[in-house]
Amino acid sequence: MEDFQASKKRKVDKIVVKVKLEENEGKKKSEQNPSLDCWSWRKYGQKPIKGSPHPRGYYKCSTSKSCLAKKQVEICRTDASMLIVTYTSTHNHPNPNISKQPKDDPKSEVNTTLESDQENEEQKSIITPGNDDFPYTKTLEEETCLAVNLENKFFDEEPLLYPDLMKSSTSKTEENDFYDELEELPMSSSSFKSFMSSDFFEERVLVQPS
DNA sequence: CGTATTTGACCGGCGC
DNA sequence: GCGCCGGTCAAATACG
Repeated sequence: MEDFQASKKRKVDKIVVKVKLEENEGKKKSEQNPSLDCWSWRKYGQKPIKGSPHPRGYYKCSTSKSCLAKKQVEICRTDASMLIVTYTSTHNHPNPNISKQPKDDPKSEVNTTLESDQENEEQKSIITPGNDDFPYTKTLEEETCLAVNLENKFFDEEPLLYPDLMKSSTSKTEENDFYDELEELPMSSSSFKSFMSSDFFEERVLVQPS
């Protein structure tokens, strides 16, 4: 996709995660949906993407109605075992971790900090046991709370995540915004630590110009 | 019966 | 100005 730079969209943080799917670990079947995060996602659309033989799925966070988090899932055009997951916005509520909550918490504040001017893209490769089937149905909460982990690492090592999109001014802003949002997130740092200790590992990979 | 998923149509933006 | 592409919404359907 060439709209990577989010040139048209500003004030929207976009995080691209590449998920390498192990064709089989002997445990996961085609039923598993490599959502890689413990949030519940509700699919609201799917469209075939030009230049890609596979369609792209559009998901919204279903944990909280007020949550603006969205994500797109598509299969790498060149590698069917590679998933491209694009996260947009961040969650404004605690994630249910391993147990998903049917409804949103009444206490989940809608601290929608829409002021974030994040324009960044991040590529990571995560080895995860999964499948290569696209029409993932069902919202599954894998043991891998990747999204959280992602964010965490994101803040920690953000300096190397911005190829050329980071502008002197914007980078500053986004930093603040991110931290701001993070602080508002009710989840404890211990949660992050758990994620960091997870079995899965991730590594950054340069985005292939395709 | 309720909720989530699916599919098609519609809208908006960008490029030519 | 028109056409193409991506993204979202909404109604219907399927499943639990």
